[in-house]
Amino acid sequence: MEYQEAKEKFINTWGSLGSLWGINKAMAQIQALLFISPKALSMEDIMEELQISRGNTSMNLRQLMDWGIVSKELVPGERKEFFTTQKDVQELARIVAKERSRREIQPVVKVLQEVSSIKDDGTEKTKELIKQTQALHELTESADAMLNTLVNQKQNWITKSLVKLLK
Amino acid sequence: MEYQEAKEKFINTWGSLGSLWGINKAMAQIQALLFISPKALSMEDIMEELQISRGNTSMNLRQLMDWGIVSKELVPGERKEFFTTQKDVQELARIVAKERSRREIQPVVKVLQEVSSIKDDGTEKTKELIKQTQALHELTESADAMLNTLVNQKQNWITKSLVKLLK
DNA sequence: TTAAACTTTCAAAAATTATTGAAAGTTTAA
DNA sequence: TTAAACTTTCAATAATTTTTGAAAGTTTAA
Repeated sequence: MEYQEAKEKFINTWGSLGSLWGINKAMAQIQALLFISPKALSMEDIMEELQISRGNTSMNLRQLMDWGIVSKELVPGERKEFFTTQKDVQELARIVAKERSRREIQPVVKVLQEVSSIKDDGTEKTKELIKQTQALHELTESADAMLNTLVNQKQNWITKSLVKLLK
Repeated sequence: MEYQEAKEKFINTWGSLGSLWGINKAMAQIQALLFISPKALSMEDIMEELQISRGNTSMNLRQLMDWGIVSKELVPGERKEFFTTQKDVQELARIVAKERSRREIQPVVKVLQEVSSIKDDGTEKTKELIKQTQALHELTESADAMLNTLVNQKQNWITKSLVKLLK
């Protein structure tokens, strides 16, 4: 497999993975492109490479910046803006995990908390609702806490233990 | 908040969470409904409760069965089929994690493996592609292995330690 | 200033994905 | 058998999401 083919394969796979996870294709592809590019790219570069429109590029770059995984870079002597993505995969994982927790997990935890706190009127269906949402609430909270713990420190003892275990 | 409101809130939240994660709304809602229902429900029950068509219900129930989180239940004396979902949240998490790993993570790992193995032609861009996809490959594999480890045994020492740590 | 270089916005169009409902298929009781 | 009870399939339609492209907005060099 040659460079060009490998590059396209990576960008496409990353793109469809993105859409599977609720991130749109263009956004995931832009990030993938920047991720393997040795130097910062301009909007023109990205449009050309991925064959997408200016508007699309602009909007998705903005979203990537909102997520905190892409940033603008000033190139001396150049008028236009250049973009780079976070290149360290660990740091990238940390940011993505944190953002997903904030955007997606937290609101659900809140609803589960509310729903599982309704007053027990003694009926079987109410009992079941409370029991099941409570269990889900506990699970979601532990999973989220676990994610944050694993993700918030570079090399804590848990990670070390896990890494050892997995060898 | 009364039972009916809590129920609707839970089903809706679960439904939109689903679509955010690449699972369609009806599928997530059906699972949510079964999850808080004290007894198995028929297709009629589900259609009525969620206000969706017969075809939609049938197709999504099938998908949930493919995932292994919903099963048919035979009710003596009844002609139609009844459905239940896995009620144990731990077991549910285990199944979902396993399926997502199989369906989504594995194929990506394979592509990363292939792409990061192209021959190094000495150019900067090829070096960057190899380096970055290799790093991503390693990260993805450890994350997947970690997920499987955490999920495949009910109460191993890691889980115990984590639970202790999070208290 | 001004005008060229560049970016953002957003309504319309295109693409994708989900849903419907009725016909076809299957199972079971009699 | 057969016909009623039930489920599945799938082409058509609806809903949602993404993308486009041109106009409006912004920045900077001169």
